[in-house]
Order: sequence, then structure tokens, then C-alpha cells
Amino acid sequence: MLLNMNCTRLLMEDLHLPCKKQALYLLGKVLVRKLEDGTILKGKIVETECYLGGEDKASHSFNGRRTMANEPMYMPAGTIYVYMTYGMYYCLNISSVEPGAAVLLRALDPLQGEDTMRTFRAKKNKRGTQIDKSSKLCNGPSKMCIALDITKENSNKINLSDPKNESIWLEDHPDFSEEDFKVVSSARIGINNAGEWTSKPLRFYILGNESVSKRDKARERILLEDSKD
DNA sequence: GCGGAGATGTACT
DNA sequence: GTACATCTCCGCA
Repeated sequence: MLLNMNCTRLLMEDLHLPCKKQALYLLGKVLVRKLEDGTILKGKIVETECYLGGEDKASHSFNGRRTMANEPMYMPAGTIYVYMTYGMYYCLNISSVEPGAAVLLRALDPLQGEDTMRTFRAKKNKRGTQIDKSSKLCNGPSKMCIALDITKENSNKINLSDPKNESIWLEDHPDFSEEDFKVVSSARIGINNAGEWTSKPLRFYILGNESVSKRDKARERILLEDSKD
């Protein structure tokens, strides 16, 4: 069971990291969402992706592109960048120290408020289908946003470490330390025409966690063989 | 469990 | 007009 007193809110200096380091640092941390009615939703971050900007063709800020829409990628580390994709879904990113770089949160392992997450997910379904398994509530970037009611309107440009913001933040948890899990790195999901950047290992996930959206079994095998000795 | 089709809005060519 | 950092549904195994 998760006890509040064991959790500490992450501060600006905790998130003041370059993109790849931040993506790894965020694994095992807890994303907390407080709704208007006071309901608390929590989930452990189990999957992240880097979007580096500059050279990275898959990034919204490729080649220094800077628009109204991707402005949060250029804001101080820890700023939330929410954008809409496929006309229907939101994805949540967290900016890192380099201007134009951000980490996409791809999946959470639910820790608190599962029933509320189920309600949000069912509401979004055409037929109101209920999701039974908790590992299927947030196993994808847009599923995560639906389950936690994260939208561009309520979360874009908010800094996670800003103490004035009471709706969304990050926490550390002593039970989930980096030594307790192995991290698999693999190619990013849904990237197709980004040249060499299509296959770069810029996605990271916790080995063996059920809420990971897509496993890379070949990479897992290599990791396990390497760590034998 | 897996693969393909379709839904659908926005930003930028 | 086009290209999406996706998800659900449905058919088939």
C-alpha cells in the first residue's frame, strides 16, 4: 500500500536533467493527478521516450522548429507539453534542460484511484466498455491521458515542480528505487520516416512490468544475457 | 493473442 | 491537402 508520508514531491532541481537522463530518472517515479473534486490519482511511470529536438527528425522541434504549439518544449525543464494526435488523443511530455527537448510519458502502473481511471476510460469508449485489468488502464500515452483526465486545456505549459500548481505533480517513492528494476531500451513506437532516428534506442521501460505498452523481446533477451555474469 | 481498418482535429507544407 | 509520438473494434486463429 502506498503511504503519502513516504512520498516526496519532486522539485525543479530534480528535473533539471538532459533528455535521456531525465527519461531514465522518471522511471519508477510517481505521477500524481488531483482532480477538481479532490480525488487523487497516482501511477508509477514505467515507460518513457526521448524527443531530442535539433537533429532528431521524429521530434516536433526538429531542426529548431518552434511554433505556438510546441513552445512548452522550449520552456524550463519540468514543463508539461500536451498535444493532440490523430485528431482524438492527447499525449503528455515533460521538457528537459535542452531547449526543444522533451520526454514522452508512455505508460503508468496504476497505484491509486483505479476506479476513477476506469470511469474516465469507459466514458471515452463508444460502447462504454469497462476495462477490467489495471495493467490496461494506462498502457499507452493516450490511454494514460484519458485515465488521468489530462488535456491540453488543463495541463499544457504547467510546470510539474511549481509549488503553486496543485493539479499535477511528480513524487519520489522509496519503494521504487533504480536498483529494484532493470531498464530495457528500444526503438521508439510509431516513428516511421525519421531516417536513422527511426531505430535509435530512445525508448526506455521497466523490464517485466505489465503496464508497458509494447515489449521488445529481442532487446530484453540481450539485456538478460548481458547481466548474467 | 494478432492484424487490419477506420475514426478524426490540428498544425504545417 | 497531408501527415500524424493512437486506440478500439472486429474477424480470425
